[in-house]
Amino acid sequence: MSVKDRFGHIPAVMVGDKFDSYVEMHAIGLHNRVQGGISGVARQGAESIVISGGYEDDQDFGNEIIYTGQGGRNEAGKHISDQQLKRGNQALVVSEIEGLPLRVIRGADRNNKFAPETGYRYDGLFRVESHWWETGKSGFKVWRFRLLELDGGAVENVNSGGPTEPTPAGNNTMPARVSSTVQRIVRDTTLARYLKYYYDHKCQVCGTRLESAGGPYIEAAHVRALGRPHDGPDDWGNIICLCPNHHVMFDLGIFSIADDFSLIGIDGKLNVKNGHIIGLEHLAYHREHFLNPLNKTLPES
Amino acid sequence: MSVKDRFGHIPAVMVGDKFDSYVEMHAIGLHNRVQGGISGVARQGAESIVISGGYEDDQDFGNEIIYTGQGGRNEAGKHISDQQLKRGNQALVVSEIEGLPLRVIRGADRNNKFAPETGYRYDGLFRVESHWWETGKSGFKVWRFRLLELDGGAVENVNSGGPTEPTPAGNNTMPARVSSTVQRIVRDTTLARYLKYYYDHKCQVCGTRLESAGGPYIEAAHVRALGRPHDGPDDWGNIICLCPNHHVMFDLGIFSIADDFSLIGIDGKLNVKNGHIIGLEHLAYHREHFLNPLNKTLPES
DNA sequence: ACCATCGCCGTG
DNA sequence: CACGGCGATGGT
Repeated sequence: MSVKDRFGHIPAVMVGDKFDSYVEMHAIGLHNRVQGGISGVARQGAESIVISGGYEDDQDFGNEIIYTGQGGRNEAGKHISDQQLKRGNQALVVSEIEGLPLRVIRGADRNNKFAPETGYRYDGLFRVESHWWETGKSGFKVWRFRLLELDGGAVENVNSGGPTEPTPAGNNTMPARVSSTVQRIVRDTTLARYLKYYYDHKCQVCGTRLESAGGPYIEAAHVRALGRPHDGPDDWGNIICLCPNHHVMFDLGIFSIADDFSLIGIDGKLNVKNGHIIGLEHLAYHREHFLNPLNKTLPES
Repeated sequence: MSVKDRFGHIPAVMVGDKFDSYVEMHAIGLHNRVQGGISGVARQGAESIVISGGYEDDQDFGNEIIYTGQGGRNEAGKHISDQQLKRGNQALVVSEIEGLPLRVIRGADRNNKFAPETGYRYDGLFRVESHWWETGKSGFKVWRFRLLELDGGAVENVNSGGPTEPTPAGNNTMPARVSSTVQRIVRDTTLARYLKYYYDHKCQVCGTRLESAGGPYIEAAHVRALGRPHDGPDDWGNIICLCPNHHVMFDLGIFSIADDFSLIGIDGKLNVKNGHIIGLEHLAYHREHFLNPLNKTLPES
């Protein structure tokens, strides 16, 4: 992927920067549309949106936004048909599935206390947490997206209902609940994204490819984990493509991989394509530190 | 589960509270050991640890701790055998798998700048992010655990190597990298934990049970999502037990569930045990809002 | 009933 | 301050 990445921050544009018009944002590369709220490519993901009060159903909570998809309206802005899961809507689903960062730009809107008074303002990166559809008052279907702000831990404070439970201990025994029992926070690199396409979004262990309406889902896994103390590199030779089940199994050491790519712990062999050179030293590291040792004590039940 | 929960904050104990001795922490229920760094039950999870410099291999970075397991040492504290994955060590693995919060207490240690000068201090809740084993200088095996602080978004700032990349945009196109391509942040409720045991850690769709050395892995999924705008309840009738693959598929609307528990979108039927009363209104909500509609546009490849 | 434990308080 | 013995508690 020598193509430069459309996703994430734009050089020289700071969070909070203001703009007068769409064309200005288009010229600088912040929002690649002269008209239209969603900028993106259907099967590759969305890179930016503008929220400017065009849809009454939108809800803005600052670090959390409920955003409405595009389409299904006539020139007068009236809903006359179901919104389809294509173009910008599908792009947002792909962004959710691939974990891509989404630039959010707020336009002036008197009814939104988070909007600027005039013009447009770049408000930083969000992620698409989920999508669903609703049948509006018009009787037609609309797509909706829940966006959560990245960075600064704002995501942690997005709770259902009332104000966030205070951090200090005192009353209850569990930490404040978040919106889901399991949160998959995917922060994708360009590299990981390319790997997924390279393997056609199929698990290198079992070939599974999870097909959603928005596109296929698969996960990129580091062989030698990034960060302390493993300090694995974030490069081509250190990532493999796994379905969620095998990703969990790999991280928990239920199986590992031999130098000839046969699997240890479970039957099978890792499917490795020609151009994908996996670092054998990383495989060795995983075997030496993560594979369940023979002296393990198995739980009784 | 009428048993009171050992996990999470302790009533009346605030983060930062100080104590003079183990017996004091034991009396108040903060750390259920008179001697011993890890408090927990092997197959049920660990609820608290004390880090006080007893192990030289421990590394403390404030919101990130590399903690060493127990065992394999003689009375003089010398390593004389491999550490086994049982007792406290297995309890920490279960806490990782189940996503349980871990109370962290720091004891005085001149070599640790995050430790209190004297006595012990309750430093709040962490999660067990991963575990692995190393062969120490003694030639014997030790278990290690990576702990990340919960709350306040401190976790977001834990990067490998140098200082955290500044939040404002400017140079690169991707958000700051975190330690893993996929982060599973599991915040478990007592309810969800009980459900997992109720179904013997088996997926209600495919019966899969992922067996790690520390114990089985499964995920609890909300049928109607918590939080805005769905506002599903966090109760027994709104959670089901799914393997990671089917959890992703359910959240993405690849399949849904009919009132007779037959699956829509894929073949099969949800296995529902007698005592588990699932709210049919929640199933209906999922079908009405998340199941991929028929007018979906499938990706070409 | 046994056993293991990142403590604790004496001595030197 | 290092070392050794004492010691209770809860998991196994």
